[in-house]
Amino acid sequence: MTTTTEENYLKAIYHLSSRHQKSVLTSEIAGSLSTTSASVTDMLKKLSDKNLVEYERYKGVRITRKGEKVALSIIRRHRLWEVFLTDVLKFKWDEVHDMAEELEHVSSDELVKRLDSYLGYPKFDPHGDPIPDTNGKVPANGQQLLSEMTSTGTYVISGVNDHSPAFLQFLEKKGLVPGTVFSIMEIDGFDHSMHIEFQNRKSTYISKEVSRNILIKSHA
Amino acid sequence: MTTTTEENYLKAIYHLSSRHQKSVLTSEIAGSLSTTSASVTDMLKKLSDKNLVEYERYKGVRITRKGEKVALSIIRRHRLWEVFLTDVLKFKWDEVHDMAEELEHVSSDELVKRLDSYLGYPKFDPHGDPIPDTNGKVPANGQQLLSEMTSTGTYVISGVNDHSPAFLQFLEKKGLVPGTVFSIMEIDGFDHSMHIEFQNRKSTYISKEVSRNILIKSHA
DNA sequence: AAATAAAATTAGATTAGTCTAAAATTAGAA
DNA sequence: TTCTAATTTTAGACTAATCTAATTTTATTT
Ligand SMILES: [Mn+2]
Ligand SMILES: [Mn+2]
Ligand SMILES: [Mn+2]
Ligand SMILES: [Mn+2]
Repeated sequence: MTTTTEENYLKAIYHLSSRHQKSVLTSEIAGSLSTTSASVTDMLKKLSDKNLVEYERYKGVRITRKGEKVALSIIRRHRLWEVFLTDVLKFKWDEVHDMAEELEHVSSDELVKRLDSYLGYPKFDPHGDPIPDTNGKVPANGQQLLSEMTSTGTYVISGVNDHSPAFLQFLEKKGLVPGTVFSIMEIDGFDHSMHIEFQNRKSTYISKEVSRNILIKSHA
Repeated sequence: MTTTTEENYLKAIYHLSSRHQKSVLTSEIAGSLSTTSASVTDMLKKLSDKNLVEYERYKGVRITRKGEKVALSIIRRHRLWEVFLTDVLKFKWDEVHDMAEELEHVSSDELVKRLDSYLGYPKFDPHGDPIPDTNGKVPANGQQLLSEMTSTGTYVISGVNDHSPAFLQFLEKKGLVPGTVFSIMEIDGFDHSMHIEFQNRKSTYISKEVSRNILIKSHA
């Protein structure tokens, strides 16, 4: 029905859509998939013919309900496989993304269903991203960006926005993995760097570059 | 390095090679992959350029040691995934082949290694086929074709040669699954049909069509 | 040893996905 | 509002994999 390439385009368009309300631009997609605008234009026509996106020449593209359903099903598979790789095969959270990029295209619905059941119906993947259910509903997670916090308070790390191994390994080294509880002690007025303290009283500094890629929830 | 298509050709050539000593013919490969001889000829040139097969125009093809290593690594992945699907996700043995056909092309070696370890280093897949090790060594299994038996005796079913769901479901219905112990009571001289008896004294008849697709070992 | 049949290869197209370079359109600055 | 710059689309080409139809080679009969 949809090829691996089409699926990757839909996933990219879906993710880019969730970053703003406007139509997704050709160049955004090209950047996100490391391809050329010319290739993207070709594919947008193809996806439009299949009613997976609404495309208007020079105006960018919006994903349709039908396209969104496909994207969410691929994202569901991706995140379930990531849970499998970390929880069952004991991979580290910075090692699983590329394998999941391949596994997400394995097409059997029954396989995904059984995998979900075997994993105990997880709601979030190892990076704190929510796993859409079979109907494409994404569990609400009350996550906020650490960089958006303006006052002191105690929080728990729930996920990340940058999934690159380099960033994940950096967080690991700093002790900033999902589940970690910490308090914001001070936010610098000039560069928005944060002074945070862990429960064991140790503390560290975080640049805005880092805080804008960390997702948090307030700590009970 | 190798595309999914190239991997499927190598697997087919490897399997066909093991059926006879001679070179594998273009038409055999075309038949096995449900494609045309013209397409096969094109691919044989490509595989030959990569030193994965030795190809001589009009003379058929032999797989090289290098090509065999690739084929065995794909077969290893296929069979390990089949074990995962039956043992872990509880699929039936007639349901797993098509999923394994997709999963076998997921490229991470580390994934296969961890899967193998998680499954407890199985030596055979759910259909009784041996799982090659990392070095491409195939465990000897002392299997024989049921149709080759010429005298009475007691045996245990260890595998099958026909992996189609239809055949596997037929075997299931007849109670002829791997592990089943039975005795050959009589072999008909005319059509080679066999009268066999199970350990519980129940008995049934098996046509040559069926017995030539059942693998057995002698029972201790 | 021809003639014929079977098998394999080549020739020429097609589709999916990609690219570079040129042309068209839109948006921003003067 | 007109000019310029950035973005986007088209045009044309390429690779991988496939097909049909025509040609060539090999094998089998007469
Ligand atoms: Mn991922
Ligand atoms: Mn993830
Ligand atoms: Mn199989
Ligand atoms: Mn098998």
